[in-house]
Amino acid sequence: MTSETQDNHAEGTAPIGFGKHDHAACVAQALAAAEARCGAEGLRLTPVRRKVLELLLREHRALGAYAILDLLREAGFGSQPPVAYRALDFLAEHGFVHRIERLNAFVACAHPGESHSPAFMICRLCDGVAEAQSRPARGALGAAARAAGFHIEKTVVEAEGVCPACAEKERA
Amino acid sequence: MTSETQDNHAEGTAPIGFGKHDHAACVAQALAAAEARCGAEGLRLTPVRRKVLELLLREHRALGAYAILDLLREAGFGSQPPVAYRALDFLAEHGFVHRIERLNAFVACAHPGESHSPAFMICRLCDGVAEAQSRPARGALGAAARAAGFHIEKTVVEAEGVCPACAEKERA
DNA sequence: AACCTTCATGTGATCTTATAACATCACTCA
DNA sequence: TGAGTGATGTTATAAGATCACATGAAGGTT
Repeated sequence: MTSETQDNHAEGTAPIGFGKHDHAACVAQALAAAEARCGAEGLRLTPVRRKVLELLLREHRALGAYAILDLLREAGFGSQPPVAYRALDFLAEHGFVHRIERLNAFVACAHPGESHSPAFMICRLCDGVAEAQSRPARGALGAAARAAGFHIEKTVVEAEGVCPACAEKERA
Repeated sequence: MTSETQDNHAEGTAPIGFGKHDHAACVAQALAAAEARCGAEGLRLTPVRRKVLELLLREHRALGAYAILDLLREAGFGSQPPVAYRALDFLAEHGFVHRIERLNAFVACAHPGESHSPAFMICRLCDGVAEAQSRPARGALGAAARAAGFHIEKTVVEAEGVCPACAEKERA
């Protein structure tokens, strides 16, 4: 995998969260918030970790570990898989990024700070990812778990479909 | 990956759906039902496909593609990855098996016939998998999707936790 | 029967994703 | 100064998935 990977199927730049926003500010703010929280909680936001978070915030879409690794290499960091995976493990463990199982990829958390069990909407045309909230344990799943005596610790909720931008292009 | 793979972390044989049942009958019945439906719909339940379904029904837990491939080899079928993946693609496409994203593995469908968007409970201790129903598009996720203009085509819902049997062992 | 088409299977090669194992380095604190 | 701890770098390899191409079986024409 080279830095070409995780390309959108479509041409242009990155898909969105879905919807426009002031991206530079959003990145800077999220990084500052992460630093603040790490300071407060005694977590070590080391250079690699910070860089990975920054890359994911900048791209604003899901990136595979190897795509991240390519970007790390370009930035002068170690270039072997564990470098990326370790940083991602740290960031995911503390909620700064989320793993998208469906894509074997990672996105920066869109609602940092707030405790949440996230749900994702994944566009099958552009691989854009938007984050929403879910409470799956509240509904039918929760009832089934209680009935079965299963103790839920974490849930993965990922919806695949078509984002508004791609739906628009399709019609054209 | 050898046939040792997809081992339970615990010792004994297979974990369950969760809960006991007459397994031989359940396998036979599910196979018969699959054959009937394929006949009715003009689908070709070829030997490999049938074998893969049978293996998954017998094991009654999630198996990785390579574990299935090992079992296929033992049964005298081709032993290259595409053999397993093609059979799994067919079975998944028609709802006879489900892919568990979290485990990169597959389970036989527990509610064949019924149209469903399945949800899974995955025990992190024994890798046992139980299937439940979910209607994620009904709740918070559906609302978020509508608000964002995202069109949901399919959802993945997987809960990780501890099954009753493993919880019992833990306490001991 | 001979032919063609279609779909399924077999096989080799390769690609992508993820982890194991071990050496080194840096910081803290006794 | 010298543990002890946690982070990083690097090699190697495991595990999961797909591509490309050849072969083969089943059904339908002519």
